Amino acid sequence: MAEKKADQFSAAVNCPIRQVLDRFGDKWSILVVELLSHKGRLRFSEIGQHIGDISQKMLTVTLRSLESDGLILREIFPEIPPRVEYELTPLGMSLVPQIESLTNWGKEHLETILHNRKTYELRQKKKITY
Amino acid sequence: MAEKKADQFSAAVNCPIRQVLDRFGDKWSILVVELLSHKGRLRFSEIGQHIGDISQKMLTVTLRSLESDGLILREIFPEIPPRVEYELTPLGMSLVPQIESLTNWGKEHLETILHNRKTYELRQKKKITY
DNA sequence: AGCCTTACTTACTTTTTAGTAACAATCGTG
DNA sequence: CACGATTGTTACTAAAAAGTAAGTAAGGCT
Repeated sequence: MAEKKADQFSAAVNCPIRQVLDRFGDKWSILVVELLSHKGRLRFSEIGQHIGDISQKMLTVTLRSLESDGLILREIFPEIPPRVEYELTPLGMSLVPQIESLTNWGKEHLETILHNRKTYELRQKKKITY
Repeated sequence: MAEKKADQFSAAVNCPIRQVLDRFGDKWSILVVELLSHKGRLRFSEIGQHIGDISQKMLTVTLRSLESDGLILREIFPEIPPRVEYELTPLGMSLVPQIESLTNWGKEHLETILHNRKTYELRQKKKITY
């Protein structure tokens, strides 16, 4: 099935959804954007504390790629101990409404989804045990 | 840094964004929803052909989890060779606008992002080679 | 009898992603 | 002169996601 040529429609191999997902489908990027959109400007350690369970390494990686894409700005203060602050750029801010709209959908429907999953499990068990 | 307690704000450990990402951050789910929203009702092999580079296994896995969540409906026709058709449920359809809005953001800004990445790379090289 | 079709399933391998823990840099402080 | 503070980096490991290829079912066709 692989190797087939995709058509001109949206699921095609190089469509923009896939590029967006490739970039933001990771575990932390969207979370960091969301956080900065609420808090404005934060330093490295503050972001880590707010998220709560991100490792230093992943925080660095995530911030670097967001910076590289131009979604956040990184400002270094030449002090000791070092201080580095991050904030959204206008481009980063332009992503926020989209994230919020996804989040709102989640808030609205996740309960239903969880319920559906349970129902589905039960249906499966019945069929197998039968 | 891990093990910290997250606060009441949006980046907290169990916030809805994370649940949405955990579920739809995979490679194919959103793509299948998008495809079905454009094409209506498709059988297994048609979905595979439209996407172009998904393996049978991943298509099955993706369709199962979408079905389990109640986003798509699966109808089996007891024929030989077998025919199975998939279509969005109302819940699945309710996700479509959110996906489209993300996609549109991508279409609008991906060029800028690609450009930013190149610029960033150059800046890094300069600093290192200097 | 053997091959075709479709929609899977299974076992196994590869690739990607993320986590862990130790170390670096640097200055002020005790 | 070791220690703490902060923002990293690095090497290594673990876990998750995805890919590959073979097999299954069941009846129709030749």
